[in-house]
Amino acid sequence: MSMESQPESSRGPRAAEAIFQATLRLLMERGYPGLTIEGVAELAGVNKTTIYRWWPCKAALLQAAVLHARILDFDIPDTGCLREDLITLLKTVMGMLHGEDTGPVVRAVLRVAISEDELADLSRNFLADRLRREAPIFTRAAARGEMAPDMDTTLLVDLIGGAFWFRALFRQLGLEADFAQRVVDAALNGLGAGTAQLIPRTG
Amino acid sequence: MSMESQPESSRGPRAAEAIFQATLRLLMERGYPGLTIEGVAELAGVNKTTIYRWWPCKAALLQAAVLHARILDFDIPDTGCLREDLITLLKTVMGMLHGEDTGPVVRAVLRVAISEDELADLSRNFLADRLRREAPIFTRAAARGEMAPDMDTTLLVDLIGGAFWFRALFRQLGLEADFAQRVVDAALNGLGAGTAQLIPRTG
DNA sequence: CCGCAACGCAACGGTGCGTTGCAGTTCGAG
DNA sequence: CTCGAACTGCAACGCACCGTTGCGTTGCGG
Repeated sequence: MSMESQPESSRGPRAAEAIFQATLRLLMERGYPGLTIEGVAELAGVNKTTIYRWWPCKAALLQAAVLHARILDFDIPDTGCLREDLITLLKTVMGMLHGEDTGPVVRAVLRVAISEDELADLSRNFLADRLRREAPIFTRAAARGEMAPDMDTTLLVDLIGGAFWFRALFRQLGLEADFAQRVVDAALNGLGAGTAQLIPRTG
Repeated sequence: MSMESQPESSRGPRAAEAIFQATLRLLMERGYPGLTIEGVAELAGVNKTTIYRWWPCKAALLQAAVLHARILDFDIPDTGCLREDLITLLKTVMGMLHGEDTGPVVRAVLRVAISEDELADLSRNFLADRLRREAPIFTRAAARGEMAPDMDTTLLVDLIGGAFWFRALFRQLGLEADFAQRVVDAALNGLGAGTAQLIPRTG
């Protein structure tokens, strides 16, 4: 550990910053189909040959730009209540999708993620890392006795996150203001539970 | 209403069948990026001009092919039990994603659906229609007293379907054999409910 | 026989891809 | 300062596909 002060300085073109910036900007302004290597090169003031020397294809460039910009980072809430933590977390992600800057990036990344090839790894690793970072929420909740220690937290996250993404991306419904709390309550308490108490047994 | 016996005969090219078949086949074999108008034309034994005369772009052609082939149709289960109906329904959709023929089609359609433009309508309308067709499941369940008549069935479907699609497409995890029943149980009963009964109040 | 609708054909300009060869520049080590 | 390696710019190429155009052909019904 003597001359490793800048491990990233020799990894990438000199104008990497400008290239990443141009990539995300083009993605936000023109969408994924409008994101072209030649467009990025022109916007970054760089010859397209330079880009091709460092990234093999459009998807790889986008992946590098997204990871570098850390545009999809977020904080893990700690409100002292599992339900509040989950609602806050979901609202953060919702804001990410609807943000003027982050929205198009999120959509583009997820779209490429669906195609089996290309950025499948990015999506999988990204979500696995997120799940790892969300773990403290459940550790704390279990310590507070709010949930069983053996609860399937992955399934809980998939229920909440899945409902949100499904509705926002595929069904394309407007999300009401109380959507986050309704989803979290449904995932925690179930949609049929309240009814079972109202109508215990009819037969 | 005198000579309307074949309302579809004048809507589309003569070789529509071959074109649709070629479209889906190319989509399955080469994926969405490999699905080109010229490729479809060659495979269908048709000049590409013909295709452009009837469909403005690749997305429209894909939409027509998918709707025509009815490859994504499915039956609505009626087992006499809400839980079983939902599990059966989810398993049907799961089989659709993993089917050799239907899988690539589903992925392609959903991928295009994420992009705000293009096939956004297809996705929205398709899912809305599915939700409409799934309504009898809940009507019957409510009649049997299995659920409250005012339950948010859309949210229930989004929870179940969302968790599945999220895990299959984005997280790309293998789905265990009991996944369907675990998701349905979680959506109906909640993941925290069982715990709340075990640990009612600690403070 | 006529007219219409659909089709085939050939070619066009355009865009973006990904590559190549060569020459110029930057930068750090010695 | 010098030198070499790494990096870059530049110009051009072939390729695939896009979306369009004009014109001639086919086939069928009235």
